[in-house]
Amino acid sequence: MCNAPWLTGPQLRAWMRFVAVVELLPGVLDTQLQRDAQLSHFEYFVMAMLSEAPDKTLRMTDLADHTNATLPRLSHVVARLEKRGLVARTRCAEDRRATNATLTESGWEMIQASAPGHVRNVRDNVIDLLTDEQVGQLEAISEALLQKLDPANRMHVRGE
Amino acid sequence: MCNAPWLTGPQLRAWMRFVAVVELLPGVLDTQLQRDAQLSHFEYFVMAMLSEAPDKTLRMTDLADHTNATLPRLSHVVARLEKRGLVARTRCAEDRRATNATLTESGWEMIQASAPGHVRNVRDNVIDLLTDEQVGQLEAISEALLQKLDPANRMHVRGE
DNA sequence: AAGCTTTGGTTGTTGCTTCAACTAAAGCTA
DNA sequence: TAGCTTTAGTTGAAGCAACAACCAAAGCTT
Repeated sequence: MCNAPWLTGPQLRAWMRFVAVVELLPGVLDTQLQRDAQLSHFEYFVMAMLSEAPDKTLRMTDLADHTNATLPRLSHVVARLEKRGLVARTRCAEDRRATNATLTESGWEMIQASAPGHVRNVRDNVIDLLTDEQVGQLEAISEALLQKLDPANRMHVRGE
Repeated sequence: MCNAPWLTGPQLRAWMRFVAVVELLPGVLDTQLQRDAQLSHFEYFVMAMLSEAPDKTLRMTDLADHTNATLPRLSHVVARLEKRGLVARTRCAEDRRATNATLTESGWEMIQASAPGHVRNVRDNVIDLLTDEQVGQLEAISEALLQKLDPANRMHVRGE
């Protein structure tokens, strides 16, 4: 297709398959959550991050980091979740520029209720399709990619 | 490979990292192509599929399969590309319901010109971060996932 | 303390994706 | 050949994301 530095055969095969997976997977995650909880995967992820935070509360900036969202995107999403009563926003006392987002009781129940189905979906479409060895390989590969894609470790994915 | 409701430690670590990669990678691909060619990754992919087809022409339905797009999505995208003179649409003679999309000379030049930068980007952010062994593992893992994500092999990713 | 800069967040506009009609050509059935 | 169904594709409306402009509180600098 060109005279430039292209990929070798094995590299090209790996890339074509991998990029197909990256294209297809978000749809699979979104579809199940939309059907079962009327939540996009991103909304679910936002609420999941809040559910693991102390007091189920995070400042918008921190939450944006955890979810790899821009602040405008997060602001809109949290506004929608707030309208549905799943999250509450409160002005931060120490720094009155800041806003805290808190998972409400209702939001907590929503996450609790939808987690099993989501995990089932992740198993069915990813984890259970791989051997234990491949799961380990996938972790190492993802770890290597994240050092470039997310050098500051914004998504806080190291160490649970 | 058990059937438990939650994920085991290693599975959870692998999933968290992998989902972060899936979230971050599209942005990296889009940003470079947008900057260098005013093309989204999807638009690039559409044109790349056309460039490899006989006569650089594909029916809309086939093109939709190759790119995992819905027909409406593809129709809109091709309309935009046509407006920019990169793709041309013509009625199919044998089946007058059908539309053929053809990569124009200008579109061909655009792909030729942007391919090296795109490949460079893929190398920098994915391939060159992995060992040859990991590239092989990634292919096998992606292949396993695609059998579930794309059972009909719509994205025609087999066999180079 | 006045004035500039930085930080934290929200709002509005534009563009793309999805979903739901809708048109038109084929194909089938009687 | 009339009438129904399926297939191919387009179009329009609605919703979410990216970007830019904006406001307000903090923090510096003098």
